[in-house]
Amino acid sequence: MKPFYHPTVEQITLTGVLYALGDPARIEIVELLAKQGDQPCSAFSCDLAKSTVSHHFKILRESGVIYSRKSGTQHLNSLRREDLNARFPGLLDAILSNCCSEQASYSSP
Amino acid sequence: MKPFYHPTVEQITLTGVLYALGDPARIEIVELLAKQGDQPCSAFSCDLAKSTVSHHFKILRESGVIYSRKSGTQHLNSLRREDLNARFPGLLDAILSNCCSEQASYSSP
DNA sequence: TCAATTGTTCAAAAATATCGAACAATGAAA
DNA sequence: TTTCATTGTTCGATATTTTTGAACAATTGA
Repeated sequence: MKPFYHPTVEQITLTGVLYALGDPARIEIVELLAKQGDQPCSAFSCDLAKSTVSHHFKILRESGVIYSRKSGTQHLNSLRREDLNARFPGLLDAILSNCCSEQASYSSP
Repeated sequence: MKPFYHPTVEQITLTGVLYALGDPARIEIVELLAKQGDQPCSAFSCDLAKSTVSHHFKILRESGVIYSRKSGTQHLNSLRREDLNARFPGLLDAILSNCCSEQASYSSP
């Protein structure tokens, strides 16, 4: 398997991040990581095909929103909080604090 | 011509807004309106077909980001600042203050 | 009335997303 | 070691969106 591509902080673009988060499945994934910490893809349950879910993780990864690393048979994904805060101060918090299911329960790290 | 559809504040969704802004042309349109105030579609110059630009304005309109009204032969578009602030507090500012060409020059109304 | 301007609508082409099936990598069990 | 199960990626086909040029509608001014 090809190694994962992860953009550097400088390579992260605003439209790339907004595009990545502008999808219901993907923002749910990000909510999950924000609330529960690092998670394998399988922790995200929905009614999409697993190839589609894999694709969504790829979009998030390649836009710089998440970092994926291998861990045994699974891949652990983490939200790139610090990198996103460094690149776009305040953006992630503004989004997470307005997330559908996050209104009350979200708090910074 | 069919009258424009504009969602109410309650109908505006987070993914809808993020999706709308997750496109280089569309976020530029929003930057333009943020900086220059109400503008007709023709004020946005780029190398896209005019039918495509019209489509981008429609996406922005139907996601609740802009409001369009007829004014003679043209359509004037305004950023729905107050509505967006009411629905998703802090979101628009966080995005505009991180806009590519907005880093230094953006400021709230 | 005629022409010019602005932007929308339509249908076709191009690009992207979704899916199921096959594959690769790892770890556990036999 | 040889299976087997688990996790997620990759591939090719189908479905959905985007983009485009051409035609149209609405308005204004000559």
